[in-house]
Amino acid sequence: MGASKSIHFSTEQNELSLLFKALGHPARIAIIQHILETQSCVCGDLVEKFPLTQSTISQHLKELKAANIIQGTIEGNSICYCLNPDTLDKLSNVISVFIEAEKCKGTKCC
Amino acid sequence: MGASKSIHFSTEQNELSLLFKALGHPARIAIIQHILETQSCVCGDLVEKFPLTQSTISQHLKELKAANIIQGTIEGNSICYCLNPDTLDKLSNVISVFIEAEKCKGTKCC
DNA sequence: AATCTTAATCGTAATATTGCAATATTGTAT
DNA sequence: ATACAATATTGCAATATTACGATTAAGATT
Repeated sequence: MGASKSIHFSTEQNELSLLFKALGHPARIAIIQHILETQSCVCGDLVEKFPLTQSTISQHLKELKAANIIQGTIEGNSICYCLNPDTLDKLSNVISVFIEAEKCKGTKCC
Repeated sequence: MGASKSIHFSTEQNELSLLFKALGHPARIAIIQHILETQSCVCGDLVEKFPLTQSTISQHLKELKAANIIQGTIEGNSICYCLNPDTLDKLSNVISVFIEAEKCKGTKCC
């Protein structure tokens, strides 16, 4: 097929997977890291920094935004992007839950 | 195109994105959660639990294993899977670094 | 208004992912 | 050895993603 069968899974599972999926591309990781470094919510100079065209960068930003990983505010005729702390926290919590459950129950095999 | 241009990004960025990518599917999230609940490193009863065929489940397990998220040990003629705590820790650290950097530098816009 | 700058969107080609049925493999049991 | 059980692999078909060039949209500048 090719379509993931999201019908069969819970809203939480689907949302979570979409969040991880948005992080599942090197360019998007690089964009996040760039925002972290140059706190300055950069926007169009990603095009200068990375060997990808403007439309490609724009698409990646769109996906990060759709996943609520970044937020954008209009500044003149450019748009300033920064990270959404809430989503980072959510991500952190999810991983914590995983680790807690793991430590608590331990592994039966391996 | 369709191929992600991994050449242009660092090893860390590529590895990290592969890790997230492996988590970017509801079935794989569900599998992880199932392992967390039933500590019992289940293997073939995922097929009973989820409305996916054996070959599909097997493929998802393969991807999780390739990303070092789960480990498998042979037990008779079935295979017992459990989570790899090291990878969970790695994931946790990555998110922590993100959050630290975010809190430290703050946001310039938004 | 005309133009420039910046970013988003559209169309589309190349490639990847998802899911299944069928088959193969590996270990167990008779 | 034969048959069985559990999982992996292979070979598709359907759909999604990635990347680009070209175009569009919106705001700034002259």
